[in-house]
Amino acid sequence: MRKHRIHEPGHHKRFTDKAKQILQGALPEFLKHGYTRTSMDKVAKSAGVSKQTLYSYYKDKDGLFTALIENIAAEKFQILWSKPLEGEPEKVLRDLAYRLLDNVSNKNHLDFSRLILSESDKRPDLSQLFLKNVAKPSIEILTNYFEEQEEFNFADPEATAMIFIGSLIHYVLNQELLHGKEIIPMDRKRYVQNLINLV
Amino acid sequence: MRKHRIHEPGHHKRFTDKAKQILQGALPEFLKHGYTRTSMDKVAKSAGVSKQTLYSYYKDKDGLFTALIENIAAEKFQILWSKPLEGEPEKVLRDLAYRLLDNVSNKNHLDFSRLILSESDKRPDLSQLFLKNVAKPSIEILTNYFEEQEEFNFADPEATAMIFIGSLIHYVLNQELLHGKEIIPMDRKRYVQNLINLV
DNA sequence: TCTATACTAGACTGTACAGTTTGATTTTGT
DNA sequence: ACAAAATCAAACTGTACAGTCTAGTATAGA
Repeated sequence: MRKHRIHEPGHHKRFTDKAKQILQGALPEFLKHGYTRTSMDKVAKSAGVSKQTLYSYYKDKDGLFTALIENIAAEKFQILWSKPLEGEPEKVLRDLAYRLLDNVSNKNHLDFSRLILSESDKRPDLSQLFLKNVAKPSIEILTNYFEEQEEFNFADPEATAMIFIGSLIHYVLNQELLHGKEIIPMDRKRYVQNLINLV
Repeated sequence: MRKHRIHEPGHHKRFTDKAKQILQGALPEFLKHGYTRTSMDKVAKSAGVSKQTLYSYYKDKDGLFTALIENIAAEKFQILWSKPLEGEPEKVLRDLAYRLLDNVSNKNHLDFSRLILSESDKRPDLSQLFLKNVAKPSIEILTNYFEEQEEFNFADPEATAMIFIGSLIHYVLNQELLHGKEIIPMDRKRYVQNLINLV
């Protein structure tokens, strides 16, 4: 049997189908256990695919992981910014803050963040992909909003947008990822209200 | 030979010496490679100690890791807050911000943060220890400062302190840990100045 | 010096796992 | 129906590693 060429659609009849199926099986495993603690056997099982097939679509564990992050980073984690920002500025910011908190506090997103952070030293390329596809567009959208609204006349809308979003992300990392709710209790409402008062 | 009791000083002549020596050898390994990718053989070698001795002081890999984090969290990563906060408020905040950025951007601290974040799901106790010993005291000190200075009359000094520190931490995570310098370039001075203008 | 304790080097055991190979079965296009 | 491609299950190989065991060496107190 001829070896499949790897990562080139067209050599498998239903390339996208199986490839996606594998990624869908791999995702929960990597999210739950992290990179090193995820085995290829479990991925194959979770994807409902033989190990052989797995290795015919992806060169090795690292290739699978790379493809997974590349596919997920863009499509999965940014439904958030689809809604237009319009209306009473304070309300817009409050709604945005809550939507962002909800979105990022979601278990999948937390696991994904942990995964990216864990591998950030080994795989800086994936960290940067994440920033480029998720963090950067968010900041740009908020920056544009700050620039267009005349109620705000920030000296530096971009830095302000980064501070706004950064505070919220950090809040979630502290409260959820690091289980800080009991250690440093801080109500969402209180935190958001304060942040909005500052800007 | 009688088995040593574990984790109870006094059973070894120079308990603290060897135990500390082991931790000192373990630290760079765990910082560099993370939990799963660090082997006990390498720890033993790095500590200049036989594997047997290693296991006489610590029950297993997990016990060693726990002891390591417990010992490090408190003592190593909070030289920062020793200096008193006095003088011109804006200058105090700026100095504080730079000191915090310097401190947290340090390679060891970044690796330590990554390690805590990586294991935050498996070991919530260690995350909380970290928050209790490092993050919480910082917030308290800044909160007190905000309360005592009359120039500030924040409705909520604690939330404001969390936002202030959180923005800075998030800045470092983005720029350093996730290698965001090229993706989302943002000058330190610019970010700090903006943050100070907000508060 | 004798003895108990701390230590060392290195072999060993069992398990987990990445990646490969085998040989058979199913699917698809023609 | 037939051949090529895709898939499968399961065995296999080699490596890494946690944790144990053995046998011997150093040290310190009686």
